[in-house]
Amino acid sequence: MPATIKDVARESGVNISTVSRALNHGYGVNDQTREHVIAVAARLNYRPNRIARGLVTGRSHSLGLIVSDIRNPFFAEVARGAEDAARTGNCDLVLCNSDLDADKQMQYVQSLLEKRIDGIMMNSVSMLSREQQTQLAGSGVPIVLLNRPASNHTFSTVCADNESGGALAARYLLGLGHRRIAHLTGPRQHGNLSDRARGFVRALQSAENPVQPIVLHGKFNFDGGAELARKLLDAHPDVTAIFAANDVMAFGVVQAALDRGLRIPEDLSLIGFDNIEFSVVVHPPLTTIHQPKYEMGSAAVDILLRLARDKSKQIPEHRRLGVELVERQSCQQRNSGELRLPRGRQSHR
Amino acid sequence: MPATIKDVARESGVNISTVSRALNHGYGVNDQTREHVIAVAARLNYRPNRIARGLVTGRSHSLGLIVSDIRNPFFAEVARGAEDAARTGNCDLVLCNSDLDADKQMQYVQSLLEKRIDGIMMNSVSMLSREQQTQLAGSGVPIVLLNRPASNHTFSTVCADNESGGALAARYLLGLGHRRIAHLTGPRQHGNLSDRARGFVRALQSAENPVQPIVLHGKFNFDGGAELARKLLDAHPDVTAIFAANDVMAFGVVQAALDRGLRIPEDLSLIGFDNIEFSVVVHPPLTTIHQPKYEMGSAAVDILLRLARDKSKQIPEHRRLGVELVERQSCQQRNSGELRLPRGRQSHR
DNA sequence: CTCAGATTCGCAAACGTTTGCGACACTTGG
DNA sequence: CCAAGTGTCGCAAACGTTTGCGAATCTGAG
Repeated sequence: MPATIKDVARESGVNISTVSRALNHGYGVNDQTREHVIAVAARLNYRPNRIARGLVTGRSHSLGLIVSDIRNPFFAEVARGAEDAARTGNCDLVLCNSDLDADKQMQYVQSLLEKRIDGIMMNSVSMLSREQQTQLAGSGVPIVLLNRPASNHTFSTVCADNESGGALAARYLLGLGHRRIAHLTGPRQHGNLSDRARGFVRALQSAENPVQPIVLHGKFNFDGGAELARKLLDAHPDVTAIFAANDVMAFGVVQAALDRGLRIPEDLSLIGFDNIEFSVVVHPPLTTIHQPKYEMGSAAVDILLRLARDKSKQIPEHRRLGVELVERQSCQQRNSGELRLPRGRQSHR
Repeated sequence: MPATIKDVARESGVNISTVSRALNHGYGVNDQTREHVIAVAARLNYRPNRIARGLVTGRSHSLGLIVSDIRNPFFAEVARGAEDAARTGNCDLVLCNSDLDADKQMQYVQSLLEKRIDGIMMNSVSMLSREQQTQLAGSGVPIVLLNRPASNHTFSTVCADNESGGALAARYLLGLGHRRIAHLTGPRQHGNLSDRARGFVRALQSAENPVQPIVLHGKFNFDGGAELARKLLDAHPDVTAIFAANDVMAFGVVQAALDRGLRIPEDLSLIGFDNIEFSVVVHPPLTTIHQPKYEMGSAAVDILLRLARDKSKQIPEHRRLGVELVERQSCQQRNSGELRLPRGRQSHR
């Protein structure tokens, strides 16, 4: 139905190859005929068939993004960053939701490969079997892993600097005068979360007056945060500050604190991680470590586009993105905190 | 690099057309050779090039989704529903963020058309010029409008039943015994919001003891909700229940109420609209009208797939999806409410 | 005027499929 | 044994581009 390059060629009295050259680079075609061809193409409302072009050029000008669930605000932000970058790179983005299911993930990859996608971004590859991973690596298409630390893999990675994020939180709480500090986090196996924990603990321990935080592991969702907070407040009612491994856990902490009549930040300072959109609207607005989600998406696309440009050098690239502290209203100076606590407890390691 | 159909043909000693038939429908090819071809294809790890196939079949097996911003949880949910449905329909989804910019929107449409996409879903077409709209309609590709009421357009639509949603909220508040009721909503031009308002007002007026609500118009975001609530509470401190046109506005109302020391639901009942994910985690958990966002996405894809299936009958389809009340903790029975109010005020229309 | 070089453009192959049509062999009913 | 039908498969065109190569024309210096 739509006009093809043949129509334009016939209508403007030249060969289709001339039309192609005139419309694309314009090199090797007379200025006059080029303008004429362009005019005719505009008049016929000609739109090049990109999939026909893709057949011969071998590039589809689309990128795949496989996330666990786009409803997760984190991935929505990543997706937005990726989409904007893809668009400026003249590509479009096909979206896949894997639900962290390994088979589903591989099916998506296969489907994307069949479309000869130019590159794939995915947020997790951990649960893939060894065989699946090598299959992925041998597929020939550039792949960048989101939110995964650099490794010796054949894949590129984009990751926030979780460790310095943890350190940032630690120094902030220390600066506010807190000494009885806890960290609520997810399972030990979780790479990013344990990086945050490591950065946090090390910064506390290497302070001039070293502090040994209480670290509790649990589920890293809303309920997990609430549950860990209850457990913590039962065992250590004297803690004055909590660092939650992510904002959603922090919301759970708010819930648990509220249930006990504890006010935030008056009775308990709280700092999260991620800076998801709703941490500003929740009450009190949450102080947190901002993770550059948007930038992760755009950085991943940048890598993919570079890799797609020169097929020759396919060396993986690893980018670690900086994080920053966003100060809102869930933390408070603890001037008198030390005085109220018995000395013996403070030196407790 | 990857194996092509020719490789399979050569390797299995048959013609490429036989390979194609064997791998696709299997009709017209001997069982024995078919199995042989399939085995060879599997051995060579053959993956059909879908873009080559698309060239001849004319179908790309991908659908376009243009939303204003995927970071909006509403659209993330819609996108998820659309993606799931697309996947079961053997299509994939390309994601576009328009920021409600008309030009950007048209650029995306053009880009999608160049890829010979099978159908397009978009969430707003209101700001497009008349010319752009006819251009859209004449593009030949099925289009379904998200969250737009049915109209005489040439486009299909999918929309929640906003009017009965408003009525649902009204009957619920009446049932709780409220008589001094307000509705905070967006600008009058906004179709969906005015539908909600109409349903709400009509249900209140047609009750056995008719009630005339206070209706205030403003911005339909967090700040707008807070601002309208302040204005309302200044002018009508006796209101006992508020229906906010969407959940985000409701969050603004919570904020404003908190600032005045009003407790929800003890002092003020509050009901929202949308049932966004965070209405359950906010405090208090928000009673709201659930909008079938996921279903909107999947319904849109259903329409598109049907329209793409038989190109002959391209009559637009309009679906209105049911809403339902989700009862949480932001509303409360108002037994004594009527008794405390002077009679004169109640009959005020 | 001539001829080399540059410019402009057409021809045709190629990308990897699908599919209508015809060739051929095999079955089957008369 | 023959004709018609059926099953199986190959041939080649088509989808709409891009691009290497060569032909034709033009330019300008000698």
